[in-house]
Amino acid sequence: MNNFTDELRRHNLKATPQRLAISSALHNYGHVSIDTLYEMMLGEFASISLATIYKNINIMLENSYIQEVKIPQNKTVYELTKSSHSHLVCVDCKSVEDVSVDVDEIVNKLNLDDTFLISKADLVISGVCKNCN
Amino acid sequence: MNNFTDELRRHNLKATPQRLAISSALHNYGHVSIDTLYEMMLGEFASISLATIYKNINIMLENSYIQEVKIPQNKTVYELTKSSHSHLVCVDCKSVEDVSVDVDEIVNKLNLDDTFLISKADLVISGVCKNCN
DNA sequence: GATTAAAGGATAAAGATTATATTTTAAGTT
DNA sequence: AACTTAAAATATAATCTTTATCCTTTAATC
Repeated sequence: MNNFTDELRRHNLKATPQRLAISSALHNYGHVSIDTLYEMMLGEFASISLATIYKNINIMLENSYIQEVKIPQNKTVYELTKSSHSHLVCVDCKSVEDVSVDVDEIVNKLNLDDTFLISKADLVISGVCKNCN
Repeated sequence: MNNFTDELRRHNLKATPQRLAISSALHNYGHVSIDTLYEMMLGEFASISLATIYKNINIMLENSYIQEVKIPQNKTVYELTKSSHSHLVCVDCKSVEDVSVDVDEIVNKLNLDDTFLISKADLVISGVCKNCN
């Protein structure tokens, strides 16, 4: 069961119908850009405002309910917050998928001889997915 | 000696004064956003057009003379193309510095049991730099 | 030095994001 | 269950950001 209502409230976000729909869209499609999200939402809320999308994406980011993923040469996509992982991006079809990589292991080696206090590490791997070759 | 003229031509780019200045700016400052680059350039070319900055950044990217670095929560910066490396970004002062990380090592492990053909891997490490803590 | 395709500059156009004002509503309270 | 209120949604304007267009200038070749 996906109780997005509770999950939203846990992040200090009111559970509005629009936010529940955004949650479902991110859950079902994994990684979605602002404009495809807007298109999706228009199906369910014919009169939704694009400003609503932006405002919600921004507050959801602030409250760590979602995460942004910046894609090389392409639009930023958003995903529901989950345990640490990296991303595979197809340069052909632009699809994004999660992949488990032990980034911490590599990053921790650096930390030893460095005064930089690491908080996170974002790894985006580009290439051609199995459907595109 | 920094012969940006030859380096530009090697990438099929005409060596104009504006492009030489962009080259110097990236070389001297390492990582620069569009608008700070524009401000820098205005010092040298009082009447330079912002469109010139954009057009040059785009063609320099296409010809791999420069690389983009997408920063979490912040503006994209650009750097001269050099050997593979990762980036440290300070969430406080926003400074960006290069760091040598053996990303290939980790990424190659994935390649084995995956049909995804990897072409590159971008790693951006966020945290607080030594000047900011 | 002459030729020409490419680049620069000025500005308009298009796209993306944020701000403002008003209406609506989720969530807590009575 | 209706009442209250701060927050959210909507519509739209305003503000960036980026690209396109048109005309002028120039780097590179001969």
